[in-house]
Amino acid sequence: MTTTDETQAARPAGRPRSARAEKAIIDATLDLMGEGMSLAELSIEAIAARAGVGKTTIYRRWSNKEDLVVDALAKLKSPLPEMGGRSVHEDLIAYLEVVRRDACDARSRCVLNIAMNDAERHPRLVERIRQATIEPRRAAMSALLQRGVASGELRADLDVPVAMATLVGTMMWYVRSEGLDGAGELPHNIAERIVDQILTGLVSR
Amino acid sequence: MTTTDETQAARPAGRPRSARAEKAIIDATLDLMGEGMSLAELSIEAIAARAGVGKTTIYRRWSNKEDLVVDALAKLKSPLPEMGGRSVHEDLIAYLEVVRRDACDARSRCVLNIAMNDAERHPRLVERIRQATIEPRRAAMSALLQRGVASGELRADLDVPVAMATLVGTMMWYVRSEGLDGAGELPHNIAERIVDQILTGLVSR
DNA sequence: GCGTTGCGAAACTTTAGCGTATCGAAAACG
DNA sequence: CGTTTTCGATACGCTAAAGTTTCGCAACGC
Repeated sequence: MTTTDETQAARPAGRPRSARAEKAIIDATLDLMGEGMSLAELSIEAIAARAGVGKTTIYRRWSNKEDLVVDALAKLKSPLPEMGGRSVHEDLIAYLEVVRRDACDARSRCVLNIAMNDAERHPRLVERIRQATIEPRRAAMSALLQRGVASGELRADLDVPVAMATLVGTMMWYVRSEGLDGAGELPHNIAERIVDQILTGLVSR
Repeated sequence: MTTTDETQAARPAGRPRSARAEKAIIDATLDLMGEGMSLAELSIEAIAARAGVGKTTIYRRWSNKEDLVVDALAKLKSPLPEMGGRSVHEDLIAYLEVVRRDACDARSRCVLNIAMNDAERHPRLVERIRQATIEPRRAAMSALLQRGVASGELRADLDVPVAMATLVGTMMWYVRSEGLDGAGELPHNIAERIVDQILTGLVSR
């Protein structure tokens, strides 16, 4: 390839750093984490080998493993679903559909893996992840449910924290238990079915 | 202590193996896994240190780490909740209460941790765990829901797999997100609140 | 008491990863 | 061109842990 240039802001002499190599390193990091490696198991050598890159190229950019992981996770911008739907019902389906896709995607899964598994060993890193990724989603979901309560679409005495756990937890658990692996064989309308049944309730009437 | 005997089936010469040491090893293994260690991170040396035992004593009994973990998990007999309640509603609360307690207990948590995290690396081990621990619970829950459908307590068109994921997934997710650590600060009646809201549904009527 | 086997502690060897340094080649600049 | 910097590759010394062996002592049957 002939494209190896990067920025043209300043003009440092010499050969510019390869953006290709940088992307390969980030990708390899996310791939390995997505395959279930914890932060402790993740090794710079494995990343370098996976990326087809010398270790020097990694250490020239990041001084240690944690910095690299922070940057890699930052590249994983998971777009919040747009919630401009007509009804809360439809917005919930759209939201859960994003949850389903993330839960099936190895790349996205590693965020939760780290947040759940490495909380005690890397509290600062986990806190950064929580603030950047998890909290906005929780806030969006909470706002959506409260919108439903205000509009009368949802019951007035709704227990919002429990309802959030119900909606998200159902999808997460369902994917884990039924849709075995990345190549999911889930029903295509699973988000709709989950939302319908949760909103309606399980009891006969 | 004076009790160091084990079995009296055969009669191998020499000093008998200490049952106390064996139990200490198993306990240390379960404790460390309960603290969040994955199979890969778990080290024989850490187990020996925690158990107050020489590494020799471990290697004399188990030839490798996986064998030890299999034996340790086998010792974790998780009693299924008795479901002799009057209503499906009450049985569901009893069931979810057990789920809550297990989710908060470090010992029980490690079963799920391994089942979820090490599925790709140790498929045989995970499959054994699934058959021995997870599958009976799934079957019990499925039977309970179907009983509810048959009795008319639950809607006739109930999507049982989704309903199972809803009930269990809600509790698991709620504990993970709210009841931060082992020393939970969850509301005492959380199982009841979850079941009530799920059975009734979220919509206003 | 004697032989046998288990015990915990410690020393040993091997393996794996870290972080650094060095190498020739390559890619930019003047 | 020559200079500068990065590239991938490889080698190095270092540390931590794995797994094995050794050792002196303890607990059993005979």
